[in-house]
Amino acid sequence: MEAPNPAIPWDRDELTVGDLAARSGVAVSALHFYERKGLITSRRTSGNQRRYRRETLRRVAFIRVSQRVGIPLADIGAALATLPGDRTPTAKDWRRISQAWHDDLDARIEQLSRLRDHLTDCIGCGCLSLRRCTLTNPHDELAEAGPGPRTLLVEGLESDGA
Amino acid sequence: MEAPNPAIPWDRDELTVGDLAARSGVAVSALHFYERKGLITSRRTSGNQRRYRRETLRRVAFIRVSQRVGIPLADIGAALATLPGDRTPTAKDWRRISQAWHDDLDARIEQLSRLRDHLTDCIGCGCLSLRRCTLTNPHDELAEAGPGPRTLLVEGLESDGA
DNA sequence: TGTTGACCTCAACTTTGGTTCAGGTTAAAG
DNA sequence: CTTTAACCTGAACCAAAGTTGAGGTCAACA
Repeated sequence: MEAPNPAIPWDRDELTVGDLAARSGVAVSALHFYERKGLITSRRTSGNQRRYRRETLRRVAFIRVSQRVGIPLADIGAALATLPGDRTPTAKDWRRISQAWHDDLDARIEQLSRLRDHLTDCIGCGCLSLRRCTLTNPHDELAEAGPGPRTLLVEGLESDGA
Repeated sequence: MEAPNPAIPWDRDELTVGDLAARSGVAVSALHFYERKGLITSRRTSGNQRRYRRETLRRVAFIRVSQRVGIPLADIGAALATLPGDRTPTAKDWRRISQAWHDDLDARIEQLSRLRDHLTDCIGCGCLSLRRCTLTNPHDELAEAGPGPRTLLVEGLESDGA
């Protein structure tokens, strides 16, 4: 299919799992794991050894970056699954799937900032300001102030020692 | 020791595990777990049931807040261990140990922001800009460019398809 | 041709933060 | 006094993201 010419060295465009590990900085066991999870694929040699396309290096890079961003492997896998299977992904493809992470990062930075600001308030008041601040109240669950003892941490906290 | 006067209702200043669960919004099983890990403590009744001091409510609140901030339980436990054992923690005590989380949050927000900006660059260039950006290079490990094949993801990535 | 070093699979183990279950005890209300 | 809800312990289980080890094969160098 791809006219492998043994005379041309850069024709060796397949990577062993060890090559991939060395160049990606990811352990062989992790690469096996990614493959079991379907995040990367390989063909097998006659001796049942894995051979990866060079493109896989980029996939692994994407996986690593995504993990740094804090995305779980399952989500990364879902994103990778939207890449075309019939051709090598283009810059546009990578741009598209990276965009989702960017939005996600924005949201998480925003959330952490809010958390920090609340924490500042709480530190400022010196008592974690449990009745007044939403810190102890993860998703504004007090708003749904429904049945049972859903007052969470609020009651009794302002009144104890400290 | 504490002259319990059965005539005064708010003398009931101990909480059962169920009370604590209801007021903190944390499952009984999680409270048991925290106790096994040493994050909270209880005395036992003659019938071997746990009784928590009201102060424990604040500890649990602190644990929950800290977890939202993304601190692992072990670190939370270490922080709680610095609280005085001989007296009820003061506002100042809580302020001190909360401050560490604030600094941690600052650092993590900063890191995520940098990550996001790099990601923007990479999306901008359309190819994850693997040679030029530090995204794939977690802790600037290239700087320590020592032995072996520590070039991580860099080589060969710019040259493959996509 | 022989012997390393790299590769293979499968299963078990790790850590974190818990939940669920089984089997048994306590406490409080009727 | 009985019954029921809440409590107790210990063990097993869950997910995520792998690592480690055992036992066996493959390939490349001398």
